[in-house]
Amino acid sequence: MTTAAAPAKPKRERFSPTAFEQKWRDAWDAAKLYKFDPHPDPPKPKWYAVTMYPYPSGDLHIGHWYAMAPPDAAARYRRMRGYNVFFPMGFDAFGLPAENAAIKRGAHPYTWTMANIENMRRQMRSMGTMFDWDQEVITCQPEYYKWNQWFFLQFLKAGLAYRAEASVWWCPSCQTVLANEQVVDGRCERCETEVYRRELEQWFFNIVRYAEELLNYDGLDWPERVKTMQRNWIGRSEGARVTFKTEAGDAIEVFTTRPDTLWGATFMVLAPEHPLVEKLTTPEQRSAVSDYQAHTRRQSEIERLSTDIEKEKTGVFTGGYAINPVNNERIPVWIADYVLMTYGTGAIMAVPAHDERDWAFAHKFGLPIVPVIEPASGDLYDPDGNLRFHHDYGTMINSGELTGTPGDVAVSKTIEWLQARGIGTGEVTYRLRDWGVSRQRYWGTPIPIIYCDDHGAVPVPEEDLPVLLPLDAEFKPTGESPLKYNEEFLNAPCPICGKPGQRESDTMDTFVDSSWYQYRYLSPHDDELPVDPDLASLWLPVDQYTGGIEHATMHLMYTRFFTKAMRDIGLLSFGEPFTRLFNQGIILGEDNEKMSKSRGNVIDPDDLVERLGADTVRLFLMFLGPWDQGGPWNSQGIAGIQRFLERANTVISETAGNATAAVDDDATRQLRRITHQVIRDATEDIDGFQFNTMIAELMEFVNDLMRLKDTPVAHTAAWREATETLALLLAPLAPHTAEEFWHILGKPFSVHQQAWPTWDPAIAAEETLDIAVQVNGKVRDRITVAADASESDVLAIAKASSKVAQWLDGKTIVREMYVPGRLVNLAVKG
RNA sequence: GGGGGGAUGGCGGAAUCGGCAGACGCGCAUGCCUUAGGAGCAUGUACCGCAAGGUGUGAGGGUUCGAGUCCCUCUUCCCCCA
Repeated sequence: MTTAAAPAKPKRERFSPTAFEQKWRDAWDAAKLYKFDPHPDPPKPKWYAVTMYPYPSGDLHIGHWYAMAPPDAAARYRRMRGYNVFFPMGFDAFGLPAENAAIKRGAHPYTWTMANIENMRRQMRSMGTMFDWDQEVITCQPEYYKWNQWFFLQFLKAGLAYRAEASVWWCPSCQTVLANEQVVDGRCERCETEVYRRELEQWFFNIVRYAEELLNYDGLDWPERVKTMQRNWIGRSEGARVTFKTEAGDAIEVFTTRPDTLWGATFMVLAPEHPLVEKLTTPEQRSAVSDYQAHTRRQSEIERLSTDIEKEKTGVFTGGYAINPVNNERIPVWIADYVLMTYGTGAIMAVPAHDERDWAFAHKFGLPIVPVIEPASGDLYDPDGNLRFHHDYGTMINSGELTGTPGDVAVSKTIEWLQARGIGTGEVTYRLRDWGVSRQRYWGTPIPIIYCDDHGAVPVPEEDLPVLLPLDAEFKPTGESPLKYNEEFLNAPCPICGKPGQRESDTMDTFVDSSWYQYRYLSPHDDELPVDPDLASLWLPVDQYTGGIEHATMHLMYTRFFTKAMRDIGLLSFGEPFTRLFNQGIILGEDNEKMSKSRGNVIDPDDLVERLGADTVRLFLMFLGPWDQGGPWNSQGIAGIQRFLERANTVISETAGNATAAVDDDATRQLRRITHQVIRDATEDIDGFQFNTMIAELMEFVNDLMRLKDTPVAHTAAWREATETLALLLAPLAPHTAEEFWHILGKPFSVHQQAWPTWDPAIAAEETLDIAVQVNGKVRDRITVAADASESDVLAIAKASSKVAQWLDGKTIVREMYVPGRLVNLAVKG
């Protein structure tokens, strides 16, 4: 090998956290660093942080990382600030996908779910999260769902749970109920049969009882956006309930927010499902009415309520008439799909002159229009003499003895008038409906009810809980619940008389699981109560909750309801689950589109972690932009984070062995200044979840240290302070790398048990200030002044500037402005 | 239709209370180092202009000594509700 060249220079290994991440995770585990300790000695203030638990779909998506890495950083920061932090994790393990997987692949939902959990737990560990897995909650396990059943029984006792009819999507071919999202274009997602609405007996939780209380957000630090969405969802409206009568004397109740327009009610519209429709319909109209009812059954509520201009108003006359109770007018009764049986009373009085939908309806079908409110501004009629539509409040006209009542009291006066005559009464209604918790599904919590021929729906006694979900289920390709055919499960004696009875085969909505999981984390294996009362009084409510905005209404409303219900049955002493709420944005694909398998723009975290390290991925996700905004992934950009960590490593590794001396000169003062400034700014940022700017500040700091590492200042105590500060500030964000740096610096394990650094305002203060000098708002020079320079000093220096002088030449200064520490503006004239 | 949130370089984004627009990062350019570069280091990088200087935060108007920031009108995108 005579031609052998000199040995190639060893390839410079790129710094990567992958080299030591596993080592430090093992060290944390061995030291039980993150073990939940509810009663620390000495005592510390508690901090309970929860981020929404995932559905165990199989793989941790980059979106999960985006949801979990920042709150993990925030929790770690709180820990360093001296709090006893509890930041647990679990799995929302019941739900349809497991059942679908069972039907498609033959895997049992339980094994499928538990295998997925296994994998996702491994992935979450690889993120370097501080979750204590001993506190984990898995909702599909009997020790968890037993308490769903227990709550159900308590709610029954408290009158908060009841059974009633409700309409659901029904697939006649699959013989099963479908969820809204399983209905595609009015057809069954599985067999493409046309589906329709059908009435079914279902269980409900009485959330409407808390409607008023749910509108109160006192003491909660929640995003305005979420509160607004919930207020809209609850939809409180004040008005009057008025009783109309059919010609045959049957009462038709309506609710209106505009009782002042009652005299303008020229017809009525009932929901096609309204019970009085049959009686009202005349023989001539019979076939038209039943055709229309069939047509309506095929529509979703969203379609029915749509007020798109393009959507033609449809409806059919029943042939029947009602009497308007305020003026005894005989008015026709119609049916139309825009009136819903489930909203209000299922019937409306139609006032075409002052309601848009009624106006459109009346025009389409040639029904009379009578104006009864004079608009505050403008005329009732346009120049051509045509009636103008308006829905303003105004003076009542054509309204019998109430004619002339001014707009500001029209509603209240009318309600008084109605009440005095027994026709109607003031009422508050809500759009919010009771929570239907029945699901005709297998993979969920069995509802603890046994039906007995003699005693009806009988609750399972508490001591018999849990009602176990049988695992020997046989899955039908139709998706029909296997519980309906499981004799062993179904057959059960009536708890009252012991005669053969039948179990409820419906299971609970999975939102029941997620309504109280944040409490179960405290005592996941407690078999006395859903949550240990002592731990509850110590640790609740949750201080910080984070998760996606998509749960603004359903999940967050249900868990608020549950908390209030738990309070009212004596389990909790408070009524709101989450003191602070923060919603992260959505991470998009590189093409700026939602990530989805079909688009092929999904980012796989495992692959990235293996190549670049968990800390790199964590930092990059937090660096992308404001956390609440979300945004597109950018594969190229991650190199910036790698370079940053590499530079930080260079700074720390190359100088860790330097001897240190106490020095006080300009260079060390300058270094200490930037050190204390970065502590100040980074602390402010992480407090407000501004991870992106925090990382930018750390980058600047590292860039500064990079320039200084080969200068004498790198051999001072100030340098030591700077490099240790860097490791500490990095600890919440990049836990493994910070631990490695801490180790390189020769400090004892662990960086995560250190106190968050504090800054001294005196050290952070600048000695000199750079002031911009403007003339008429345009910057003409920049000057440097002493930090304590007075306003007159600064103005004098500014005016003395030669660059400024040429802009002042021949002009008169009419005004001088000084913004302390920032700028001078000289307004000139002439 | 109603409610909410946006729009800043080639890109992601900074900018305290109305006070130097573009921090930080990507990308790009030039140079150094290198057998090599999808590595590292240095410098530069809003736009127009050789420069002096001018112009710039979706569009138009207003308030102000001064507006990305406040007010009005509009365009457009996203989300929620209907």
